[in-house]
Amino acid sequence: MTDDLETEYPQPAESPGLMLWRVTNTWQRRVRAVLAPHGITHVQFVLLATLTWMDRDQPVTQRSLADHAGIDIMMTSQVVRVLEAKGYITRHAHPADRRAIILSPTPAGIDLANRANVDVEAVDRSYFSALGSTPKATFIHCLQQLNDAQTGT
Amino acid sequence: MTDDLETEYPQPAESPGLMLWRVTNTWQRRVRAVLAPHGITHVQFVLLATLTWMDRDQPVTQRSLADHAGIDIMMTSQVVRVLEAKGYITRHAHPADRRAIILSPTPAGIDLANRANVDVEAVDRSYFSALGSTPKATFIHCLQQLNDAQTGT
DNA sequence: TAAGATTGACTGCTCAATCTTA
DNA sequence: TAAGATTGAGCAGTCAATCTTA
Repeated sequence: MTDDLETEYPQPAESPGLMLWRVTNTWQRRVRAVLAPHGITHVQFVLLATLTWMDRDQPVTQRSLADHAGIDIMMTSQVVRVLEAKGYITRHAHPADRRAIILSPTPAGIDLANRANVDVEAVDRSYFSALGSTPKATFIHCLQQLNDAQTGT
Repeated sequence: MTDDLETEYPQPAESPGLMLWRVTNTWQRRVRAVLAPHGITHVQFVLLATLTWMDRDQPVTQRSLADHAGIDIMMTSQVVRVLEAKGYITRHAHPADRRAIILSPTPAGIDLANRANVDVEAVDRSYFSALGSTPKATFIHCLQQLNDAQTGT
């Protein structure tokens, strides 16, 4: 029939999905680079920072941390034990639910989360400054709409 | 010092990097799901579709395919041989440069690229329709600015 | 020296399946 | 039955190192 690709996009750069994927990959590389000196990976940072940020007056289970961080429960299970082994998180039995595990950041974990967060937020400012004249708020609004549509909000 | 996270974002959803990462992950899940019946992964599809789309009057080396697809050269090296094993691509010696390898899609590869592309473009239309009143062009423009800033354009 | 390509190792993300307890 | 957690397997993405040829 054809020996070419029949597409609605004259150029790949006009495909929103493809561009989204490329941009995320370059952003991830930047984040990974600034986290490396701290000795943690991106997912480890997100979970540790989210746990530190969350209100811990109520017990935080792995399930609730996973939901807040937007990371799936299997990944959370694995990474949380890595963070425990590194001394940044403690895992204790839930007093009322014997299936559940309560998570708390250690003082070292809270300290690391804050030090690493300074560098990550600096990367974000630098990376997204390329938006130039387009208000950053417009871009974030787009992302929030797309995210909400998936999470059923 | 503190037992909380000191951040410039009152809510995680206001962090552009975090939202970018979440949105890409959900988009990737959707794409993976529609490609599964075709028996190929996302990266395999991107490389096969890019090769099919590229002008092949000039010999296409792995390096040039990797550059056009925005995929790193090691990943390209691995996946291209998978595509060859599946019968979607042929690899031949470059006539003038004995280091290089010339890639061509087979008729089966061209056919698969076109069939799969229909489904992937349908996912994109569906997924990004959530942008609602915000023009999709605005979102793509943001992504292009971010991408160009990284590639030195 | 540089460029095209490859290998091995490690983390990330997902899926299917399982185990235990509510 | 459902919910919290875990394990194992497979593909994705990156890095360091290597090999061959320009």
